[in-house]
Order: sequence, then C-alpha cells, then structure tokens
Amino acid sequence: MRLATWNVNSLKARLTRVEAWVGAHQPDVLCLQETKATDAAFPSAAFAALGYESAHHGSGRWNGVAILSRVGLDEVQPGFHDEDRVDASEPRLLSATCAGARILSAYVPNGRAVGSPFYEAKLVWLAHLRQELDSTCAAGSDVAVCGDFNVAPDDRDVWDPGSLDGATHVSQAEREALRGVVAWGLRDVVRELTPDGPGPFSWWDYRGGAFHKGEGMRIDLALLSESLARRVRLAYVDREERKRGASGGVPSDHAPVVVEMEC
DNA sequence: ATGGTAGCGCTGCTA
Repeated sequence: MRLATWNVNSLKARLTRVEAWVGAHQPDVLCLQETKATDAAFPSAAFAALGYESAHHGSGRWNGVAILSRVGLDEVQPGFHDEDRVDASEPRLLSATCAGARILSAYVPNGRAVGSPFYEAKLVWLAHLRQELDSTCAAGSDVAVCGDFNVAPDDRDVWDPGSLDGATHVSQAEREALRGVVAWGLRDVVRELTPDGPGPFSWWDYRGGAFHKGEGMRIDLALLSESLARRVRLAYVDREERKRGASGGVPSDHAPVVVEMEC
C-alpha cells in the first residue's frame, strides 16, 4: 500500500502535474490539501480516468481537501463529525475508509501570527482534531492522519531555528497542540526513518529562491497508527516534484510525502 | 532592498 499526501496549492493550476505525478508514482491513496476548488469544479472524472475513486470537501477560493483511492473509498466524512466544534465554513478535513484504514486528509489553519485570533483558532482546531480521533477511531485500528499541519514538529524541521524562534509554525503552543494529536497513538514515520535534520523539508516559500537555498520546513506529515507504522518500509518527501521542469508549469510550494507499507 | 512569489480574480487577501 502506497499512501501519499500533497498540498497542491490549487488543483486547477496543478492538475497536469498531479496527473503526471499520480501516473508516475501510482499511489493507492492520495490525500490532497489546498485544492482551492468547489465540489462542483473538482475534477473527479480526470481521476476516474486514472483509476481512482475520489472525494472532495471544498468551497473554492481557499482551503479544500480531497482523498483519491484505488483501494476503496467508503464512509466519507467531510469536516468534523460534530460540526458544532469548529466553524464549518472552512473546509479543512475529510475522512474516508480505504482498504480498512481510516484516512484523514487535514489542512490545519496557518495561524498567521502568534497571538492573533487566527493563531488561537489554529490551536483549537488541532485540539478538535485530537477529539475527532478520540470519538471516531478505535484504539488499535488502522489510522493515517495526513496533511499540511502548518507546524514544524521540532527544530530539525526548520532551516534556521534561531531566526524563527517563537514564530508561527514553531511556537511552543503549536508544537504542544500537534503533540496532542500524535499522543492519540500516532507515529511520524518520515521522521523515524530520517532521524537527522535539518529536513527533510516539505515546504519552501515561493519567494527569494528559498527552495534552491534549502530554506524550507517540514510541515506536511503522515502520522500513522501503530498497526500501520509497523508495516512501513519506506517514508520520504519527493523533493523532485518541487523542482520546475519535466511535468511542466509551476510546482506547488509543497512537495508530496510518500509512505510505503507492506500489503 | 522592510522586499520577494503564487493563486484567485480583478481588489487585495492569503499563504
């Protein structure tokens, strides 16, 4: 089973690259974030032509999450199961069951600036994600929480920890909120298989040639339950996709994260 | 040099 997650920064702008990447890498399940698409505009036919069922939760313009699967796509749940918990106007979570595993595609709020209302909402959103796992996933079951967490888990996950000390994405409270999600019973398998930093980064600012200067962050994660994590044989970031070239057009500012599990 | 790039969409916001 090959599972991947990718913030595409507009599916409309990236469709050719996504199709090429799917064809080349053949994921069984692919979580997408920042589709910036309405459900009506989501290109389900294009993915069906590649052999994938798909589900999307989006309202256009901003946010938007999707799951593609060629191993079944059932029990699709847009948003949190209890919509009273979080403002339902921002489509940032989509869950589905694929080959017996509960898959969550998550786009955590950016937070903008430490201490802002958006930052406080980000912390609340992460707390609700933990509650979602508590109330919808059984301990010991196959669960993968994949997406753009907009948090760098520790200092190995940023290019220059000193210059970012206390900033958004690396603040203590954000990291604690992320640890709260992980503490449900998840493992950060890319980090486990790549213990040395800095990196592997999954996001680079479009500005200032950050990618080529190696100034990125690791904020896109595949968090796997124990039952899935012990089957992992490969987990990595596909930096090649972040380069301009072969697939044509401008790349997303995020690279895909890929996990390969036995059976 | 207090900037820069990209997407959406047509004005300025979001990241």
